[in-house]
Amino acid sequence: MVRTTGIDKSGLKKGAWSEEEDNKLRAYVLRYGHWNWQQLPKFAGLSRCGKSCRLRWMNYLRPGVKRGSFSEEEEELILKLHKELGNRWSAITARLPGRTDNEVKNYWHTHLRKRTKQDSKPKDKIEQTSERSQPMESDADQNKESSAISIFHSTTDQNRSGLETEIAAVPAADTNCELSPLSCGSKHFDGGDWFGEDSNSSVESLPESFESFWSEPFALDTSYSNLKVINYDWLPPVEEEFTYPFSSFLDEDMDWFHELIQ
DNA sequence: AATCGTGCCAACCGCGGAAAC
DNA sequence: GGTTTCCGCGGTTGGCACGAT
Repeated sequence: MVRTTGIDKSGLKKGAWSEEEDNKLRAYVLRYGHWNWQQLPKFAGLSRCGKSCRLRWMNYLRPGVKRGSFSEEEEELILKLHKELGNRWSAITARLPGRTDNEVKNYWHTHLRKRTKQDSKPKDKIEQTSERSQPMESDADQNKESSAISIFHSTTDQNRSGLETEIAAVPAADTNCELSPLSCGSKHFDGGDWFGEDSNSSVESLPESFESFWSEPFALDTSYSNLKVINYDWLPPVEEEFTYPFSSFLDEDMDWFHELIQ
């Protein structure tokens, strides 16, 4: 089920994600958002390509992702929408709060496609096979349900419950914003004010200045307010190799700019 | 107990579109 | 207006789990 981890030509890891990597990515995106998926892994201390990080976040780590088996209502909706929209999984997923396109796509191919074929069979044949088409009641599925529910398995129960409460407040239709603090309205932000801040800020020094960190450059992003913002107490300890995106940016690539503002 | 076949799903890959330059 | 960069989408694959033989 899980691909074995390997290293590609460019030295980037491939395959299954470890819990440590999950924690790093989750903590990073919850703190800084995904301002640039290509660059993000570098700043988050991950040896992954941006695409892989994005996929992992979208399909697994993103707050509000619903895991576990599909309800009958969801199944019916998928069938109905697939009839209307075809293989436009993202469009279908937009109508299924908490589900990911990958999950819906997989579910279609493994469960529902058979059903559509059965539906096109003569009625007596459908009845003959209908007993087997109630997969969700099996022990295996019930186990999956219970084991897969926890998307924050690495957190403490106390903190997890706090975050889950917050997640419950997320509007279901808010799929475009990907529930990330910085994703909406931040894509083309003007980072000007950022450079006025302490350009050598490290993550370790963030908590004190965190309020202004959020409120200034991304003030336009109101879409996230419904989440009551993240409970930062919950966040895993910040890894040392985390870097503050734009301070590192300044340090490594913007020497000229550094000189300019001094 | 060993082997084989199938189901399932996380992750990868390639492409197209949008935005930035 | 052309080129580059980035993102998102949909198709496909890899490999584990599990049942059948």
